[in-house]
Amino acid sequence: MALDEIDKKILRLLQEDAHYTLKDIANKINLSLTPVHDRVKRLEKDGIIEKYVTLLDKKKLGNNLTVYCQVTLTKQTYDTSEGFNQSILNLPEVVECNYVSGNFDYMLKIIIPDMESYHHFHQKKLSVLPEVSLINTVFVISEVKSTTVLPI
Amino acid sequence: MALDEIDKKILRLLQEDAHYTLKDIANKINLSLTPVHDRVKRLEKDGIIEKYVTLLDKKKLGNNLTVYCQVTLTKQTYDTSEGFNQSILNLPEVVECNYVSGNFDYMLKIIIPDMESYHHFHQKKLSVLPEVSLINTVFVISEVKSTTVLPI
DNA sequence: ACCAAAAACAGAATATTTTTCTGTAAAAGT
DNA sequence: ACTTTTACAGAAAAATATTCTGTTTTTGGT
Repeated sequence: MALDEIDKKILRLLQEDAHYTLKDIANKINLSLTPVHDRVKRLEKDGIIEKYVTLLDKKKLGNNLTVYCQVTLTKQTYDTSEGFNQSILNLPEVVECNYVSGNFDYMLKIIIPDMESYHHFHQKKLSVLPEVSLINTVFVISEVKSTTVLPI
Repeated sequence: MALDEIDKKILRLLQEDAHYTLKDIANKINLSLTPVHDRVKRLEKDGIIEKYVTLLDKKKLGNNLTVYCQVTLTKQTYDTSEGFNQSILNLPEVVECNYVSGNFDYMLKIIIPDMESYHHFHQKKLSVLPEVSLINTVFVISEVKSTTVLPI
C-alpha cells in the first residue's frame, strides 16, 4: 500500500480536479492510459481515494453565514457522547463535528443562510439536545482559505 | 439563476458523487440526457458548481492529527491581517483559515501526520510569522462528522 | 385570446472517455 | 537460471459525454 512518486502525482492531480481524464493525467506524467487506469483503480480499492464529490458555492446557495460552535456536554460519559454524536449526524447544517481537548468538548462548524437561521438552529436544534450544557459561538467574519487538498 | 426542484435534485446527487453519469442522474430524476446535460452545464457556468474534487483518506496518507489553532495577531490592522493571510495560503497543512469574532482573530484547521510534525509546524511555521502574537491549540480527539455536502 | 419567441425536453448521431484485452519488458522471488 | 509477478504500451470494445435535430411547452407581448 506504499505510494510511489507516480501514485502521488496522480493523487495530486485528482485532488485538484476529479474531472481530469485518464488521458489528461497520462499526458501530464508521461505515461500511457493503462498504468494510469490501473493505479487509479488500485487507489480506489485501497481506499486512498475515498470518493469523488462536487463542491458547490455556498454563498450562491444562500448560505452566507459560517460559525464555529464550541459545545460543552452535561456529562463526559460514553452514553452522553454517543447520544450527541448521533443527533449531530442528522443535522445537515453541521458540516464538521469533532470531539476535542480543552475547555469544551466539541468543535462544530455550521454553514447556514443568515443570523436568523442561526438563531433558530441554536435555540431549536442544538441547545435543545439533552446532552448539551453550554454553547459558545465563534462567528466567521471572512474566509481566508478552505481546501480539500491534503499535502502529499 | 434561481434553482428549481430539478436543479436541486441534480446538485444533491452530484454533491454525493461527482462520478454519477448523466444517465444515472437522468434515470434517478426521470428525465432524458439532454436536460440533465444542459442543466449541469448551466450550473457550472453560473458557478453554483464550483469544482469537482477527489477526497483522499487522510489517515491512510499518514495524517493522523487534526488540530484547531486559535490565533491572535499582534495588531488588528489591515496590513497585519493581509500579511498573515498571504502566509497562510502557502502552508499546505492549513486546510481552513477563517477570520473570526471573539477572543482571538483567526480559527485555523491543521491536518498533519503527528504531534512531532505539529510541534515543528507550531514552532517553525506559525509562531514565527511576524503577525502572530498568540496561538491556542485545540486537539481533535475523534472525528464525528466531516462532509462537503451543503443542505439544499 | 392570439401570436411570436424562448425554454425545456426527447431521441439520435457523433466524439470522447473509460474499460477491457493482448502482448512485451522489467523486476522480484525461488 | 527459471518462473512468477508487476508495470507498462497499444489497440479494441464498451460506456459516456457532447452535439445536433426537432417537438412540445411555456412565456411575454399585443
